[in-house]
Amino acid sequence: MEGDAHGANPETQIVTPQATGTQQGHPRAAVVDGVFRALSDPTRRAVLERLSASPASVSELAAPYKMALPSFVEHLRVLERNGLVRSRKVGRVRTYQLAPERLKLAEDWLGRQRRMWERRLDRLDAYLLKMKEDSK
Amino acid sequence: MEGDAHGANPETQIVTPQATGTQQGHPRAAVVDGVFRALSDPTRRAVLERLSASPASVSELAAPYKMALPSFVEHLRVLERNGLVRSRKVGRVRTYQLAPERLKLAEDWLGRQRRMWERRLDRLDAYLLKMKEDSK
DNA sequence: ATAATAATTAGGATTTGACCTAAGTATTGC
DNA sequence: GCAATACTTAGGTCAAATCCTAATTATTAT
Repeated sequence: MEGDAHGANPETQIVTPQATGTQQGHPRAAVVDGVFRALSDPTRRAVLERLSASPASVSELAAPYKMALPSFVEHLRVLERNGLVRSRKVGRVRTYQLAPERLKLAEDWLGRQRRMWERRLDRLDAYLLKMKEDSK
Repeated sequence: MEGDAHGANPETQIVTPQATGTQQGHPRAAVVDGVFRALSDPTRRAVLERLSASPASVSELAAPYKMALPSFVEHLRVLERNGLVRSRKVGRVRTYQLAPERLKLAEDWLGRQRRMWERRLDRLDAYLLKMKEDSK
């Protein structure tokens, strides 16, 4: 079986997020995949929203949901595996906090995308304007 | 049990994705789900990038990929079902173009998230500053 | 009319995702 | 020590996602 080295000691163990690849260039596609995938579930987005107010324990985070705890915890694992949150266990309580760096990857992709299509609209605009001028 | 196999979130109401399209305020979670889900595949993101240059036919879009055509076309369907592209068939050629409105939903969510997170940092900052002042 | 092109339909195989219940392990409070 | 608390592990169901090949339909070119 494959996966992150979770097995050794879950205590205070921070799951190693995937490497981002190039620091200043575009991140590896697989990382962006994971971020968008993690954001595609309403429970997970709601958890991120909750965590942007303050860190919280597993049971605090789970409280609003009728979902069984193991199912909910799996959502937390998805968020952590994809680097959107970090967690630390102290005693029997695991506390989660937001890790906003990876959200930036999603924002960046969308920003690039927006710039590209806006540039295209500009070109189209210029073209249409020229057509209009030429037809006078 | 009626069609609710996965609907554990209190807010999740299944609505036809198209129905909730253009709307002020926060869109239905399911629509945002679909947008992020559509963006979580590298092939689909690449198609969107390609389309931000200009509209293109199915075979033009498929050309760079070694994937079988029916598999590729399914990606196009996912994009269209989630409102990220539109298509039109003329003769035997179907042409796709970008539909950027839905991308804005993703941007908006990320923007709100960032604002929340930054507001929190500000509060923390103010708090720490106050501690420092008080300790003088 | 026939052949080539563009896309679609039909029907799998396999994997991943999102839930569940039941039982287990540490930690902490009394 | 014993019970409650806070997760964690194990194992299972069911649906959806992602790929495939083969065959088909519709359109255009020769």
